[in-house]
Amino acid sequence: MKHDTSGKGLHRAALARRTGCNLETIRYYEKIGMMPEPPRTEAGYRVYDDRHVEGLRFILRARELGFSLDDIRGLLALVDRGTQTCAEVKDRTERHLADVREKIADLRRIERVLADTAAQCSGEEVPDCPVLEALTG
Amino acid sequence: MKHDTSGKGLHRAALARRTGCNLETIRYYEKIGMMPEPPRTEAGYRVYDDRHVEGLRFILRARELGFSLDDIRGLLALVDRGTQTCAEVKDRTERHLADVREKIADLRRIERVLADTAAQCSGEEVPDCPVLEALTG
DNA sequence: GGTAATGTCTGTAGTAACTACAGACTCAAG
DNA sequence: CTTGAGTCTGTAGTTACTACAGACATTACC
Repeated sequence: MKHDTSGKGLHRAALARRTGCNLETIRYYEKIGMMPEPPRTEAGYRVYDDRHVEGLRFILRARELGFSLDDIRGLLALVDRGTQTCAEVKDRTERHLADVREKIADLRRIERVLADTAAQCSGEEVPDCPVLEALTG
Repeated sequence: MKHDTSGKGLHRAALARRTGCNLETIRYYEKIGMMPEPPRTEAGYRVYDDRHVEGLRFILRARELGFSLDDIRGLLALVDRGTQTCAEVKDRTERHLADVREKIADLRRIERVLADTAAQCSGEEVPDCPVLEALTG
């Protein structure tokens, strides 16, 4: 195993360990253009540096917050364009926030239905299960 | 357009209209074994009846409640086995309910982070956007 | 009765966001 | 010098659909 604690010259597995990202996902992100193609060794091994670590961390954090890869592409494009984009970033974030709140509302509704029907269920061996009846309509 | 209001002899589009299901999804459910293969006309057209309508409605309602197709397959198998399954149905429902609650908790956490960072954002043309900084770490 | 417009059939490919191989190289250690 | 781990490529599988293309069937209208 080569240098891993140093900031320079990470191979794919080292980058994966550093970021907590799955090994194959790194290659996938490169393929779909989310990450820049890193330089290669003579044998063709990818060599990553700190900027790749940061870039990947950005993507992973945004994914954790539920941004789609397409959203993140947009965010990254804004970052690349530099400043005077704060309003746009805020706008995107707020739109995404609205999405998240909608999903929460949907899940709450689902939660209520599930909890209600399960509560009606005795758990005993009754031929007509209230849950199934609720589903059958 | 043939009988659609009658209870018997629905073609695929009619079943789709009856249930609100997408046309192609019906064929998909048949292909993956979620729905029984219906009889056919001489020309090979599928002909559905009321039991298909009910079965499909069951699937769609369970999907709306966030059950996976695999979950639903399990539920349907229980239904087919007949009675004395109420405890199992309840159990599955409660496990699913726990999943839903976990998802809600995750989304709430995401919501908090998004709302917090967006709130810090002035929306003005500041070079360092707090949202991006939060993402960059 | 003829023709145009639907409807249905099949199989396949595309979507999101990965994940998991297989088979060939390369590299470092014992 | 061999073995084991790491890396390379491309491709296929996952979930739950959705959307064609091209061929046949049926219906509607004149």
